Amino acid sequence: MSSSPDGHQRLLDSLNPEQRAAVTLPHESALILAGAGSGKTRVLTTRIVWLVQTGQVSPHGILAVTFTNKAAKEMLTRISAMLPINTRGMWVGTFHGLANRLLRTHWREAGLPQSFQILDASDQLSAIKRLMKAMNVDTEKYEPKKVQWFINGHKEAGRRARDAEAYDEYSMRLAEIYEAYDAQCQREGVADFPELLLRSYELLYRNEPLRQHYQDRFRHILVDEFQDTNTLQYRWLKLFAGAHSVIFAVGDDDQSIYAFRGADTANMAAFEREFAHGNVIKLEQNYRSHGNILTAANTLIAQNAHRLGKNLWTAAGEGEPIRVFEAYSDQDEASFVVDEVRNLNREGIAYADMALLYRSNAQSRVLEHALFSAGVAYRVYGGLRFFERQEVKHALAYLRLLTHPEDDGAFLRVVNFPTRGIGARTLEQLSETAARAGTSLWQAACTSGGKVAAFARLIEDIKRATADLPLPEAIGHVVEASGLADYYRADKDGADRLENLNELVNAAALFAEESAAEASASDEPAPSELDRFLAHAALEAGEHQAEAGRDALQLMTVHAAKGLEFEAVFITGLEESLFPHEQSTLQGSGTHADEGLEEERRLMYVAITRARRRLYLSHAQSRMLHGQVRYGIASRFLSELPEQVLLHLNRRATPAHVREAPAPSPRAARAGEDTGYRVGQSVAHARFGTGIIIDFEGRGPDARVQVKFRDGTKWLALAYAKLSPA
DNA sequence: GCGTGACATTTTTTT
DNA sequence: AATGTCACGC
Repeated sequence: MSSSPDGHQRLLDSLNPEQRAAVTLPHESALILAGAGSGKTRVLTTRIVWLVQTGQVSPHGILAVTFTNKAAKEMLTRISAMLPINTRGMWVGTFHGLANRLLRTHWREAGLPQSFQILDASDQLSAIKRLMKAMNVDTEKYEPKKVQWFINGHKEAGRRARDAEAYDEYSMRLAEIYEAYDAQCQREGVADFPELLLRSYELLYRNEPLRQHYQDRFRHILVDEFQDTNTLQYRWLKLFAGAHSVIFAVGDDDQSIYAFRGADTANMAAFEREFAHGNVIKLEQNYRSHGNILTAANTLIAQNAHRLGKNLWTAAGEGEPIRVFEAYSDQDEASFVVDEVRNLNREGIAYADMALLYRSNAQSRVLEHALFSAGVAYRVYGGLRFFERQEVKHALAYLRLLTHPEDDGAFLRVVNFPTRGIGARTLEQLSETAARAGTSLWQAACTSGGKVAAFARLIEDIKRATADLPLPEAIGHVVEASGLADYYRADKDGADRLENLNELVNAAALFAEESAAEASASDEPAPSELDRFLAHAALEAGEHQAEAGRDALQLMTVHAAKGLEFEAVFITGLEESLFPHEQSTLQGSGTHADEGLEEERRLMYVAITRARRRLYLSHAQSRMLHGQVRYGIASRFLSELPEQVLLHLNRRATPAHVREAPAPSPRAARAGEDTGYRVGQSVAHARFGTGIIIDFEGRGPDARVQVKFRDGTKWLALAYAKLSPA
């Protein structure tokens, strides 16, 4: 029915003219500049459905790329809701997921073992540390993190070690490490994240028949969040497109918040030049937020100098003003949020439709504490992901060893966990043996004796025992036989970890269920279920779906909030050096001085545009940071918002004399409210007599005032000194 | 070889 | 504050 002309019409009916133009674009590449809340995903998915329904392309010829698994899933769900045919032939996924798919299919041509393993960021870091140790590199001079940054930066720019620019001794050494690192990965049959992309890029680049095949196949390539592509990803897309395919790129330069990891908005300009040829459609009507919120967002982002230019508008009314709250402390801020959140809930807004946003993960702690004490259900996104937990990584390392014994990283992770009396000395010797023979640690272990041999036998036993088991049972067996379960059972704090290991078995069961249909229907040679599960674990970090049904307040970083929307949004911690983050304003690595700050401003723009109806902005005068109290001043972003859309909330009524004072500094104004004292006030002290307050600092129990007495000035802690108004 | 505790270090965002 | 690293003693 939906393939009838009526179906097409209905498909397009609810779109505005710009959206419809984008969806029904002829066979040409185009850049869709889609502002926040302008129906970006809708346009993308409808475009795919329209292309298929009008018979311009079969599902087989579609390649749709996103950045997050969530976005990919969302896209598939929407497509299958509109298209009552199977979407299996389509390639829809993240860059990394699709790269992985390609490499699994053509592992031989790509020069990888069939069971190659994927290193996540922390696996990669430990591999680098291990390598540097073996190379005798001074880790003081070359920090492993910096090395990782160096390697990934080059890979994401499409450069191998030999292409890395190295002028001085330092960077030449880095390039050497890079080269040795790649060699180590190759030897061990593992690939880090950027390697997936680079390797698949090189595969197509060098293998003409294969390139031809995929270029012929994917006539329509659609890219979501195009502003987030890095150099390599853009080249990857170009390679897939070849000379005849059409790229439909949707993006918003104002929402580019991943430049810090290589994303380059210059790709948008390049794409317009190389593919779209001026074929640009702007989606500027926002269907999400009320007017005041958009006004704030527009005004803020207008202060960025480097933009393609775009202004959102809405047909909805102005709506409510944006509420700004200045708290005394982070705890005060948290309790304000708790109060407001409960009020909103009483007014009928579900907790799940409210978001609590912050710049960095560490800030969630205080908020969580307050919410917990108040009994408000909440859910924290991000932070430690399921597949990144140590017990889970241990279990996965055992599994990796079963399918791919050359994986030295996995070997070292579990060879002595739980402890088996195999210490540093033994491993050193084993490493030497392996290096001399040019083999993996595993192979060396198989030919040695003692405890190491016992470990090798254990792995072999497990391998035999699990060979014919379905994946979930196999994992259950590994957890028991490896001794992990016993270890955590004996640990008094191990209950949670045990539970997570159980959860891992469940995750495997779920995975097996979901992927069974896909795999059997696929035309490609399928890797083993275990290999696919391990890749899944590495690529998908594990958004725990649990508790999805519960109505819970949503806590997340601003980065994590991109693409989401909520009825009410709280943006907390709006203080200088926190948001904008000081690191971002310092780094001048880019092409212009304000690059870091502009990215922070885009981040703020993203945060603001998450809100549909209500937006709260809060900052605190003092905050616990790195174990000590820090005093912060309000974020510059607050003063970049138009005053007329703001409503300043205060806990207590501001005393008249303070309110009327000509441009009182925030500090002075606050002193009056907080303590009952203010600068200029006369006070009496039991010992020093009467005096006048001339300055103050600190907050709450830390507050001190400087008082000018007859015999000199004194700093007095309000909590201790017995002062009274005079 | 292993566990403990002192000490230092580190604090952005993440596919 | 929290985590990792290191040195020490068993």
